[in-house]
Amino acid sequence: MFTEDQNLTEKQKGILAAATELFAEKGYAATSTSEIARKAGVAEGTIFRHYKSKKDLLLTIVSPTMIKVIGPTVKKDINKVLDKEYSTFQDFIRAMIANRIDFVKNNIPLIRIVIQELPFHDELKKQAIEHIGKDVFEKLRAIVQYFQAKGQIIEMHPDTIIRVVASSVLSYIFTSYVIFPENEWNEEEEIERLIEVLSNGVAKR
Amino acid sequence: MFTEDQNLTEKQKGILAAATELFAEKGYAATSTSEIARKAGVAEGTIFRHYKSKKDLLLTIVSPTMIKVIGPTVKKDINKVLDKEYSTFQDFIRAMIANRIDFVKNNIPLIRIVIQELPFHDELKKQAIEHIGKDVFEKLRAIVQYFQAKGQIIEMHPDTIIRVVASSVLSYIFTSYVIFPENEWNEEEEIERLIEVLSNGVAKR
Amino acid sequence: MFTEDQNLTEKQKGILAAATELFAEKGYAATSTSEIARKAGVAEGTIFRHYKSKKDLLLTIVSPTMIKVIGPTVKKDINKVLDKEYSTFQDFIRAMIANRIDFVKNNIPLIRIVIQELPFHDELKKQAIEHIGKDVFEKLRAIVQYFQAKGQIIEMHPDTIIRVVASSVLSYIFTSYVIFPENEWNEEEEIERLIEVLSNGVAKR
Amino acid sequence: MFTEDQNLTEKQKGILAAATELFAEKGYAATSTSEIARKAGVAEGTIFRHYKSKKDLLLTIVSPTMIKVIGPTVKKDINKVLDKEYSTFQDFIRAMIANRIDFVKNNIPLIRIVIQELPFHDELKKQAIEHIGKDVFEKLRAIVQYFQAKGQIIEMHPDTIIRVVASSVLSYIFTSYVIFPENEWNEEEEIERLIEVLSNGVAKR
DNA sequence: GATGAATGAGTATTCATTCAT
DNA sequence: CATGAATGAATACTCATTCAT
Repeated sequence: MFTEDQNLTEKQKGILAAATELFAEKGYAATSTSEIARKAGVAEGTIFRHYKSKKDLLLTIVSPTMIKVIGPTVKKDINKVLDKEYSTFQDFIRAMIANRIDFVKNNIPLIRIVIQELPFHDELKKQAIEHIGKDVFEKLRAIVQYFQAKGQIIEMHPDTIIRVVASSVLSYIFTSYVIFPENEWNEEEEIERLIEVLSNGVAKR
Repeated sequence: MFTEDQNLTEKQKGILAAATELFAEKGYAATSTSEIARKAGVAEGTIFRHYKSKKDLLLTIVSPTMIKVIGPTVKKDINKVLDKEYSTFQDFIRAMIANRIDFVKNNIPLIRIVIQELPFHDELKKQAIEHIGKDVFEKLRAIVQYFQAKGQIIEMHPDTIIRVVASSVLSYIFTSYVIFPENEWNEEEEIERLIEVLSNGVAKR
Repeated sequence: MFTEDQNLTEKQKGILAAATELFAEKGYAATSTSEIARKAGVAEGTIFRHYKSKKDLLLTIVSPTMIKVIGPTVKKDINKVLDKEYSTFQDFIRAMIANRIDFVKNNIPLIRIVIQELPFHDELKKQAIEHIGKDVFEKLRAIVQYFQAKGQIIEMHPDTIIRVVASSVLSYIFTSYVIFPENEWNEEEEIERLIEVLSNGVAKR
Repeated sequence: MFTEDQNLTEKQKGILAAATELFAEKGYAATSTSEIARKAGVAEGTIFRHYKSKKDLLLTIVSPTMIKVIGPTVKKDINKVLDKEYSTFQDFIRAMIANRIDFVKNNIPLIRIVIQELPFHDELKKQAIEHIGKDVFEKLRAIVQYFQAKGQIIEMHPDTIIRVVASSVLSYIFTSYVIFPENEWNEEEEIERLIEVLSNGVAKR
């Protein structure tokens, strides 16, 4: 995660890695800076040379996730839709799911931290609402309307459709990868079923 | 919440109420016992006369919720199904949602605490898996199979159906009442739409 | 100093005594709370149970000095003047000096702290100005005018007279008892000489 | 202050200037080396390249003041007296005051530091006693005796006269320029009054 | 049963100082 | 020479917990 970033010293990378792991494992408030220092193999003072407070450290870890990673990938997706790369709504959802699973798999600790700490830090809340709430939601609305226009999905208020589909997909992914990562599901098959249920419902005809 | 319980002194109720509120608001680790004492209007020592540690206090607050409240209501629901009180799967889901919304509305702080602290306390995790994982899941499976036998819902593996429906319903409720409680939705209408999507999917026919 | 105060526990008295001594000896900023605790024979946490911060401890030590001790004694003196207890300006100064020497002798550490810390703490400055600046200065002016009216002292602006006399007296006392307390002066004789110089000057006639 | 000194690099001058200002403003113990570095616009390490410790920096700032400045000017004054440049004791005091005011005005921060830190650093105390105590006091004694021989001032023990006059003059200057520098006094007039009181006392004849 | 003073280990943060670059 | 990253001891302050009253 942080190993790629160029202008960071080895120590800084170690601090970020250690802090990420510990915050995810025990929670922000229950993690002490001395613990982070020990795990990162640096002196406690070194942490504060780079991050002016424990909170600053948290924000440094979390902000890029929300800003750089969530935003752009959703943007890419919508462009692909508009470029007719996905001809059906199902294809779009499938791609979204695959894309999200990839992201989640590679960032489980980070996501855990975000979920845990979001309610307690107003700065994070603000960022989340700004980056996800507005940007992403609007784009998803455009996509839904696009497929409604093509006659592929029902004429329901786009926001309702987004809420149902997104909450299903996200909670599906979270339960699979973040909450019960030890379980072994047959991934592809399960995804297809989820898509089928979302497409055709559970009612028999 | 705790006012009903009989064999609790006024002080104990006050401590539980104060702790619940503070844990929900700031998180378990970030709440100090002195804060709880102040809010409850008791001396610091009084807390430890009743609960041998801060963690004990947390477990006292959270356990009854999971044990007493989640289990029984699901049992009641399944009995109602078997008593043919709900003749369609939609009716069942509708009843479940109403029931859960009621519970959630009345226990937002408690639910917040459970969600926040579950990952960090193995005792809680164990309890959760035991009480919800096994008991509830089995009963839901029975219900799905019942409606499948009646030819109302598709012949998919019951667990998949449960996962999709339950995660949709729960995340729907959580986003509505726990995460964005300030938003004003048209409750009944939204629920009907959710049920419709779950029943018939989003695909146009 | 603090042994008299009734509603203070033994520990509190110990903390105040230790802090007073250390602040006087090494200065406020250079004294650590752990040092105070060690010297007072209490746990470090105990200090903060009684004084919410190190600064609070400083103010607790210093405020009573300025409020309770400086004000009242000057008031007493002026009453004695008005009651004609001192028939000459010299008598008045002599009484003032004796009185101040008594106070200074019994409160050397406290006075040291006040002198040292006054410039760095605005709360102290404010208090000092309020209690000494206004109250005391006004009363001294009244006294000077009283003796001017009696034709005992020259017709110079009272404030100038106060400044010269007071600064002479105070710096005399300070150099004798606070700055060079080890020196042995012939107290009474020296005081008489100071009074003589202030009365008649150093010029030979 | 330090700009004149030749064999000092720009950085060194900056460090001394910054440290002087900060020590005067917040006190030695409450000033951090990082603060000094920031204010001086140098790296933290640079300070320690030139001054082996924070205390060394303090001594570097303070010592020259006492050694170079106090000593020589008093010597000059006494020579002027002996050269009959001042024919009366009043003239001598007037010149002394003017001279001291000049010095004080141009070195307020330095004087503040000396006053504040003197009691806490034995090295400084020693220097002060050596340079002022012995050298200066002796010279002043000679001057007093000179004017006594000329029959201008009373036949009191010279040390008493010095104490009274010096403490009056110094505390007068300090209160005017160091402690309440914001006040606007009518300088010349006030000085004349001080001299008059010192010469003829406050008693009416 | 309730209190709240007392504790001492622990907290985040700052500090003066060192040293490789 | 100058830098600034790194250190680890020290700092003011908080915490959960104990216990005599």
